[in-house]
Amino acid sequence: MKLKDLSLLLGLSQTTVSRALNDYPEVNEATRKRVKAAALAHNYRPNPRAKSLATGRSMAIGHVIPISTKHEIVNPVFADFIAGAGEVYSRNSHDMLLSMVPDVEEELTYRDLAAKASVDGVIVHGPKPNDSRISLLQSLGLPFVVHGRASDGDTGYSWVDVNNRRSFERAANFLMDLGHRRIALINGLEFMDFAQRRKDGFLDAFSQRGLSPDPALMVAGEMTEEFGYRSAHRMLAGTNPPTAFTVSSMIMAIGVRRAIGDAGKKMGRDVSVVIHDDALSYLPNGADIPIFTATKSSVHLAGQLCAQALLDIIQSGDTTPQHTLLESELTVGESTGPAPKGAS
Amino acid sequence: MKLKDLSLLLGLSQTTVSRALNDYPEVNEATRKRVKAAALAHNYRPNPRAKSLATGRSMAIGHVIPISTKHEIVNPVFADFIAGAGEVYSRNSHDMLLSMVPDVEEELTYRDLAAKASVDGVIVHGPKPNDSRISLLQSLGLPFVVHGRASDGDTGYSWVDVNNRRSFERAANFLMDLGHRRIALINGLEFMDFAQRRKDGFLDAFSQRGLSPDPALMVAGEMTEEFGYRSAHRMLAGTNPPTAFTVSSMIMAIGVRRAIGDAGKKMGRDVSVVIHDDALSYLPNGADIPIFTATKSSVHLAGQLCAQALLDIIQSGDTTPQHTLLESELTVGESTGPAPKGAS
DNA sequence: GTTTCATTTCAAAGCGCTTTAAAAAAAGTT
DNA sequence: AACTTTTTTTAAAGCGCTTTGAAATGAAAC
Repeated sequence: MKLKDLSLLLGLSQTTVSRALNDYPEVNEATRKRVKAAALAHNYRPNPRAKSLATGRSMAIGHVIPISTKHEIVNPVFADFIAGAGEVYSRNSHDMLLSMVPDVEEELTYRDLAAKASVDGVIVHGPKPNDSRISLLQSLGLPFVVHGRASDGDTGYSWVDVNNRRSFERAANFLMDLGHRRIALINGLEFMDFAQRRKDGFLDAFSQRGLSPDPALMVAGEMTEEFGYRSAHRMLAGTNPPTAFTVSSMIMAIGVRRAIGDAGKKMGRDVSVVIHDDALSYLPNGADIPIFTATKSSVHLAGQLCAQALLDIIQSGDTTPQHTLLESELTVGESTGPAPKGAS
Repeated sequence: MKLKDLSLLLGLSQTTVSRALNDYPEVNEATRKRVKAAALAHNYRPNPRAKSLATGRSMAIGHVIPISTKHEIVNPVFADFIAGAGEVYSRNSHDMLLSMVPDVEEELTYRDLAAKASVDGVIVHGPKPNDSRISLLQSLGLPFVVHGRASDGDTGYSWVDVNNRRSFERAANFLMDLGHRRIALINGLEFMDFAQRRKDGFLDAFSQRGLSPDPALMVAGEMTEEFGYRSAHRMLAGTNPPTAFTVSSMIMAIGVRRAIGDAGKKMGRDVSVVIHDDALSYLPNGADIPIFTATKSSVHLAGQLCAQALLDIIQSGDTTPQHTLLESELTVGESTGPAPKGAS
């Protein structure tokens, strides 16, 4: 059933039928009713590609995920983010086009998407300081929203981000209020913008008290359980082990917890841990009482917000940048307690 | 730069240019060279939607992910699978269309995809016994490959699956060989096909020795850390606790490990654990020596295989079902050891 | 030097929709 | 009743590509 068939069937022109279905004002209300009823009855669905060709709009949003030619891991946060964004697209009858491309081809992919208008906009994932994608997309004129920010500037484009700096400042301060001073930071790779900001926040907390952290207790690496374990294991085995950890993700924290256990210590009593919790659906932070004390911010929600912001921009054509800074919620769980007596 | 421009530029007809670029035989080799060089020089990229409208093929593959109207979690396996599939699409210049739809609209989504040929084929995720999507897709004539199988029949369609039954049979047998008899099964929800098969394999191992497992030690639930923890915690606190666990995922096993620690026991010495490891990139099973003894099968690879199988089917037009049964690899880690003396 | 046949090129139609510009119908004015 | 204005409908062009059927070209055959 195509438009032509439907119009023949109704004894109307394609023009009128098309307009009736797309809610153009210049069509008689009675006619519109009739057309819509017929469309429904005959289960008519416009061909999106024909529509797209005619309008120049694709009704699709692109997500370009670079596949590192190196070993880099698939971002575990990805699934929940995408799910959030996808819900919004779905509700607004947009498609989501996912491109997994080798990182060297990333720029080319964006150029193609823009040149052929395969998508009406894109979401930029995992921004790095001075991210070249941002200027590229600006020059291409392709609407986009960044999940996160690029440290060098956050005014010229739209983004949705968590206040990572403040989160880690609060985390560190919370531990200091409990008497901890030897606090470790187990962070994600610091060429990622969010990791950089978390480190800054961590440092802020120290400098606010005229202190400075032990550089030996600050590490950054891939956000795996394994890295969390190794880092914590090494630190705990040192001569002057930390009494507390701030950890950049639940998954790394699981490794930290394992290391604490292996060291014969008890989390929350001997060693405190504060994590940043992305509220991943498959890694709930305990059911009733939180396992970890955490600064929590749902990445699923971030996905929804990014998607909605992008659709708004596309719809309105308004290019003034929109910024959404989410504040994380500090929830106290069982993983923190006062610093053990006698610890430096 | 569109086809018309290019043809004008070359002093050729659109027909010839189009044919030259698409490697039709009826074009002079010299002309083809000239055309291709010009296309490259002017960075010509055919508009996919126009192409698609003309050919009827979309060069896109659909993945329909139902969003449960209930609380169901986002599948953590999803990201790695998608990444694997995406790589293959990308290499074959196909797009991936991801639809997150409320589960009640799932069928409608498939109908739409088929009716409008928005995609050339789809991957079916998470099949359930008697999965209605399979017959629906068959009747729609939309090519598809299932990741997993539907228990009621696995001959009439193409699938890529892990030998789940055999994996859990081996896991249980491995534990029995170590002297364990009170072995628990912590499984995913058993309306999922894979979970059903794992249970079957688990039972097989027992019946092979004329034994049967304690039903109290067999649970199924959402595959979260939390569920693993609770289940193990409860069992270990019982009067006749298990000496070993078989666990359906790394994430649940992390919960099991926590419960073992909380119970003051040591994994690998007091309590053994065998898991199924999907080889998720962000949850490596240890670096040098595996933490968990595991039946391992990469879901990333499964994604690649599904994608490739589907592209092959689409390309060849051959509808005879293809089956790929992956055998998992049993790797012995530190989480297993002989059954403690005196345990029943 | 025609005729035949294979090779190469082209004009035009078509994919299914939107949209411009114009026509037809209905409603208001004098 | 004749004219103007507004409302409603339509024919046709266009989006950028492929493909059909026909035409031009060149080589081979007579």
